[in-house]
Amino acid sequence: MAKPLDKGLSRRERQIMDILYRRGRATSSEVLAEMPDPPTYSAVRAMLRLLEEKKHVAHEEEGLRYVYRPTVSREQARKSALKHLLGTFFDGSATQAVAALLDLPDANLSPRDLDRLARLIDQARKEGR
Amino acid sequence: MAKPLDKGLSRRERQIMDILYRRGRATSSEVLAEMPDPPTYSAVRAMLRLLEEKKHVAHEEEGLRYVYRPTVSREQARKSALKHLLGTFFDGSATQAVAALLDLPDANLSPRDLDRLARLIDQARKEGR
DNA sequence: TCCTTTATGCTAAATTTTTAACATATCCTC
DNA sequence: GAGGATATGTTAAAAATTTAGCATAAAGGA
Repeated sequence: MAKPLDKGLSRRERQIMDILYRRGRATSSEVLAEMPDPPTYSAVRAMLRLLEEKKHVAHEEEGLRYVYRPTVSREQARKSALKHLLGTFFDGSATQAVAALLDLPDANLSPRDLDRLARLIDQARKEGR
Repeated sequence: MAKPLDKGLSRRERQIMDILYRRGRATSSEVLAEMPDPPTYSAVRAMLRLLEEKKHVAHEEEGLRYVYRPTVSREQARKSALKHLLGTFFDGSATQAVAALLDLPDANLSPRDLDRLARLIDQARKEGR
């Protein structure tokens, strides 16, 4: 029913997928430009082809070059990632996760953001009644 | 200054680290028991030894067997994971991430949880004034 | 005590991942 | 229309990961 494809990606493959999710879509050179420990251009292309074979990405031709994007929507991937994160680091507790987000220095929450969050929670309270 | 060790873990290594973070500590057999696509016991032990060599885990002898745990604290690992998640899937926006958590079905937020979150946000507002 | 069970240590092999290198096609500019 | 820049296709080799298998030690029960 689900995808028995998902045996897990290799280190490089995951790096590439992360870049694609961050940017939405990208050419081989763009991916290369953002890789840590950048490998060769050739290596990146080869891996993109592999990822395509495994159905993790798809490409469109745009003029001469290929533009790749993940096949699974960002939203769906987000959900999986969140679930996994909750399970691994927060005992499955979304509350704990939100708490951690609130004092993550890099979160950089402005007063306006906090207002918005407060509203979101109010809304959830009403809906979840 | 930081750790130049972190070139990234392989697929299996990451699976193992995830399990260790989920459980806090575990023996080889316990790790094995939770592995997807379970490899052999021998393979798990070998990888734990590798991870130890790379300083990602440490072990204590407990009677006859070794109990492994991550060397980086769960809290610190959490933060890295959150940062990475924000960057990859939420354009760096903690607000977006919280919003996603709020309507994640698996989050299972009770009214009490929501109250608690509302309080956390109030608090953040005061502090961040 | 002896045997079974449950551990770890270690090494070499199998497999997968990652890379390099060469071949070919298109576009653009002079 | 020739040359250069920028693409992709493909294959085989190199490197890294993952695995199996054998050797050994400690603990516990018959």
